[in-house]
Amino acid sequence: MDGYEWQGSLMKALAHPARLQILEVLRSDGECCVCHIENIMGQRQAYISQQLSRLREAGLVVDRREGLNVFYSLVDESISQLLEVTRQSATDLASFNGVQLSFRQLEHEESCPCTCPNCGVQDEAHAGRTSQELSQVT
Amino acid sequence: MDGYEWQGSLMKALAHPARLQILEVLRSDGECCVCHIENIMGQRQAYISQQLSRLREAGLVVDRREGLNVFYSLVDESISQLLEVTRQSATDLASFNGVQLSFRQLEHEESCPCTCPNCGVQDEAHAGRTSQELSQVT
DNA sequence: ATTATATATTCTGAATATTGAATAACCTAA
DNA sequence: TTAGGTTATTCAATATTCAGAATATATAAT
Repeated sequence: MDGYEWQGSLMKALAHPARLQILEVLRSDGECCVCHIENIMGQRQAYISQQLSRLREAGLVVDRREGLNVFYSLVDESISQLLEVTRQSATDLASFNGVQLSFRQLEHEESCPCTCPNCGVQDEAHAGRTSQELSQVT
Repeated sequence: MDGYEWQGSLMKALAHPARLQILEVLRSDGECCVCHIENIMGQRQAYISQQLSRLREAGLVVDRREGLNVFYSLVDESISQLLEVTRQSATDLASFNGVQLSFRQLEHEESCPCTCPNCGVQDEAHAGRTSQELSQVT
């Protein structure tokens, strides 16, 4: 199968700021439910779900249902590297053009009514992943 | 300026098989003229020029005129790494789905009538870049 | 059953991307 | 100047993507 076609499809899946930000949330917070992403990004539920659908079809994320919640995570650690390298390239190219980029890390809103294990602790400083999950990344 | 927007634009510039292949030609053969790319890829001149225009606007390539010919090259070595990593990710994801990708390396046709220094030696086995240019890559 | 919560899908018009065809612009030589 | 070779742009038809609105689905509790 044509590699350039496939590679292009992968790039297309990444070619949207909302999808990049979702992937970044999954990368930094680890597996999380839709309402968590929705809350962090401050976007409508249907919108997030649409973008997650694109990422799922592209094979970049996997989902797992647990009761009412559906948890998403990166399909593979290599996606993290892909995100890092592309972000670095974007930063370099922007800097070359005299532009400085800011990748704002949005915080979890206190008002999230979701009861999933990830969002349930949202009153704490940062309800990220466990240290075990963190060690897998590094 | 929003980093995710910028990163998305970069991905969008890469989200096309013809553009990826052009970049690959520039990466492996170094600086080359439009007719060289046109010849290798077997596409119409206007089509190549359009795609080059997109890459130029995205800041991925630079052009330099020399007489009748315009020579294009990657703006920076970091683009090479970007191509490598994204290709590897595409290969991994495809393999994960039981698909094997082939990135065919098209050869320069003998019939190129162009007289630019790069294409002028097209009757030889491979009229790539000089060893000096090659060492800069590694 | 009904209700509530979390998530997914479908439909739509607007915006943007793709690509062939035609043509314009640029440079050199005579 | 004209002619010829190389590259760029414009136009138009088609296809795709974007993002809001509405609705559908899945699960749990009552």
